[in-house]
This record gives sequence, C-alpha cells and structure tokens, in this order.
Amino acid sequence: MAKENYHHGDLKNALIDAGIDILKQEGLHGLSLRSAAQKAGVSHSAPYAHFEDKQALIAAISTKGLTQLFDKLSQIALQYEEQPRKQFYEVAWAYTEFALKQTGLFKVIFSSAIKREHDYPDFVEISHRNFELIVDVVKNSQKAGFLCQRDPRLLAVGIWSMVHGFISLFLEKQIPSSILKKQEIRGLLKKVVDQIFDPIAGN
Amino acid sequence: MAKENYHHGDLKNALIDAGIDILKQEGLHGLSLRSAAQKAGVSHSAPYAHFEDKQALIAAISTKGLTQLFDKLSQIALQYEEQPRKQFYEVAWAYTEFALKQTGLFKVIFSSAIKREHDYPDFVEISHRNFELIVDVVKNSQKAGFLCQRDPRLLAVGIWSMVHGFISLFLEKQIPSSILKKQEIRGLLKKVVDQIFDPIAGN
DNA sequence: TGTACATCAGTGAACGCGCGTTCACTGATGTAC
DNA sequence: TGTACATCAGTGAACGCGCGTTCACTGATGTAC
Repeated sequence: MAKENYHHGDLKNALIDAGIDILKQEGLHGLSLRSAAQKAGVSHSAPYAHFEDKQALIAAISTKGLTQLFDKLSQIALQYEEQPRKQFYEVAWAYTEFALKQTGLFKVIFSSAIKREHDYPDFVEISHRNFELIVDVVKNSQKAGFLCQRDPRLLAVGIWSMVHGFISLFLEKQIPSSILKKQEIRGLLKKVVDQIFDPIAGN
Repeated sequence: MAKENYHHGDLKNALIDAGIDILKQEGLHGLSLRSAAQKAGVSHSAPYAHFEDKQALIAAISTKGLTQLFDKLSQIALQYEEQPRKQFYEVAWAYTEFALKQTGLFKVIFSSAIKREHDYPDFVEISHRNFELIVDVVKNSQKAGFLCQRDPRLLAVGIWSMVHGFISLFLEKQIPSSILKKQEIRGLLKKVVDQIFDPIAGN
C-alpha cells in the first residue's frame, strides 16, 4: 500500500477495525466517531478525513462485517459441498455462531443503523451476495432430493427467517429457559431447522 | 382511580403512553426521559417521582407493549378457534401487523433494551404468556391434524422464529426487492409459513 | 542532489446539543384534632 | 366545620457527560525544477 508510511498509514481501515472492536467489547451504545478515533490512537476529528459523517463509518463497519459473514458462510458451503444436508446445517450454524461471537456487529448490520442504504452500494451488494449464497445452499439441497422443488428463493426467505429469528430471539433472551436448559444452542438450532426438512404436516 | 385529580392525575401511565407515542413517531433514538416528560407536559425531573431511572421507564413501556401484543394475539386466537389453520395464519399476521404498525415499540421489546430482566418480573411474565399462547395455537393445529405430533414447544420455537425473523428482516430491508415486488407482505408471509405446513421434504 | 513549494492527514480548541440525574424548593392535597 | 400540620407530586436550576461537527492550524510527505 502506497500510503503505508504516510502519517498513520491506513487510518481508514484502522477506524473500521476499532469500531468492530468496540462493538464486540461494549456493544452499539459504545460506538461513536470519538470512541473509534480514540481506539485507533488519533484525535477525535481525524476520522473526518476518511468518513463524511458517522453514517459513513457505520456503513463501512456494516459492510466489512457482512463481508466477513459472507466469507465464512461461503467457506463452509464450499467445504461441505458434497454433503448437502451437512452443508445446510453447518451454514446455518456458522450464521448463528457469527451472531454469538460478534453480537454487536451482527446487530448493527441488521438494525437499520444505515439510514440511506442506496448511498452505500457496497453494503447493498454484499447483502445480495449473502442472500444468493443461501439460495445456492437451498438449491443444493433440492438437487440432493431432500428439499422439494419449490421456488428456491421463497424457500431461502423462509429458512433464513427461521435461522435469523431463532438467533435474534435467543440473543434477546426470549427463548424460554425451560427449552434451553435441556439442550445446547447448537443442538436446539438443529432441531428447529429439522422441522423444515422432515414432513411435519400431519396430513 | 383515587389519584385521578391529584396534581397531574396519572402521570405514570401518561409517561408510558408518551414514550410509546415517541417510539411510533421518532423511533428508539427519540426516546428519553426528558422527551417523554415533555410530551406528557411536565418538567423533565417529574418522571423520577414514578420511575427509578430510565431503565424502569423502558421496562414499563416494553411491558405495556408486550401486553398489547398479547391482547391482540389472544383476541385473534379466540376469534378463529374453530378454524385452526385460519387461526394460525391470522395470529402470525397479527404479530407481523403489530411489528409494522408499532415498529419502534416492537424493536424496543425485542432489543435487549432492558438490561436486568429479573428486576422487572411483569415483563418476564408477559413474555412467557406470549410464548404459551403460541404453543396453544400450535397444539390446536396438531389437534386438527395438519401439524405433526412433535413437541409443541419445539415447534412453537421454530414457527415463532420464522415469523419473527421474517418481519425483522423485512423491517431491516433485507428481503430482496425482487421477491417483495411480486407480492404484498401479507401474501408473502402466508407463502413463507406455508412451508412449515406442507411437506416440503422431498424424500 | 538540493531547494521551494504544494498537498493533505492529523491536531486541538471550540461550538451547541440533549442527555440522565440530583437537589432544594413549592404548593396543592389529605389528614388529625 | 375550621385550623394546623404532614405528605408528596411536580418544579427549575444546576451538575457533568459524551456526542457530532467545524475550523484554523501544523507539520510530515511528495513533487517540480
């Protein structure tokens, strides 16, 4: 990088990483332009050389977070490509694990923190790529014959909703403890998504 | 009410309603003790006569919101008790509609805004009643024969996750517009939850 | 190679803002006699 | 019924805080000659 030895070096990325760190340590309420600057070791007005305003920093953080999620999911998807059912579980688990390990980041990404999405095309693009990845996993399951031949995009919406809702409710402590006590979160996730696979309609 | 004519009258409830109003008009970022006091027409320190701190007000608002949701869902559940499948759709839709109409309130309820839940037993209790209501709807569907005889509490977690995740992703503008354009949100919800009912496993 | 200049990342003082919370108070209401 | 007092909901000034943002500046780096 040409600017590596220029002043700070790569303050833009340092600020993004500082923000992700703050989200992990303190959550959304701890994230501000000033706290990110402090964590990166620069004055509180330095970020304005790289981000137009707070929105722009949040958008950059969200985009990087979503990219990390995408990278992880696609790596898992590739790894288990030949075992569609395992691929399905492992991708669902990786999504859940990301939310557990990077809770603050996960919440920022999915919390409308970005007001004008169309101002940040990179964010919109990585969102779409994530969805298409889910669609691909669904198609793989269909090809293997254990998911029916419905519109894969509609199936993807349903499955994504279930996994996303499950981890969201868990993070908000809404899953009754009587259910959680009996099993670990990973086992519970499997049981929950299994209800999509096995014919649960009685008729 | 004994205090109806005493000073303000019923400031405690007025503050809760003011808070709900602010959440509807401006969202979570607009809610503060001071803004609620102003909306209720009292000085900014008046709330401290009724709430220990900001947490206590948020807990009271969340509890009232969850109670409203419970009242609506149980009314719908009762209304369609004899038509289990319709009951199922209508309860799912009522949940979704609540999130659409009271988005700020919905987000506060399900956003860990309450730090120490066990300090607010009323909130915990209404949470549990809501979950049991979902379990009852599931049981009713099982009795009617179009949901299999699995553990109804586990089924309830899965179905709740799907509906909750669906409306959450929608509110965060994560559902691809290519899917949304083709149908209204109510129709899309039905198609999504239908995937739970009809045997979608291919084998 | 050396000097003069342009560029621009980062500084630090300053701004106005809304926030949660405290505290001495006021004044309307309820109660005891 | 009337007076004296106690209660307590609501007031308003004050506190310290962190925030986003602006702006004149500094000083290190890159570039032209």
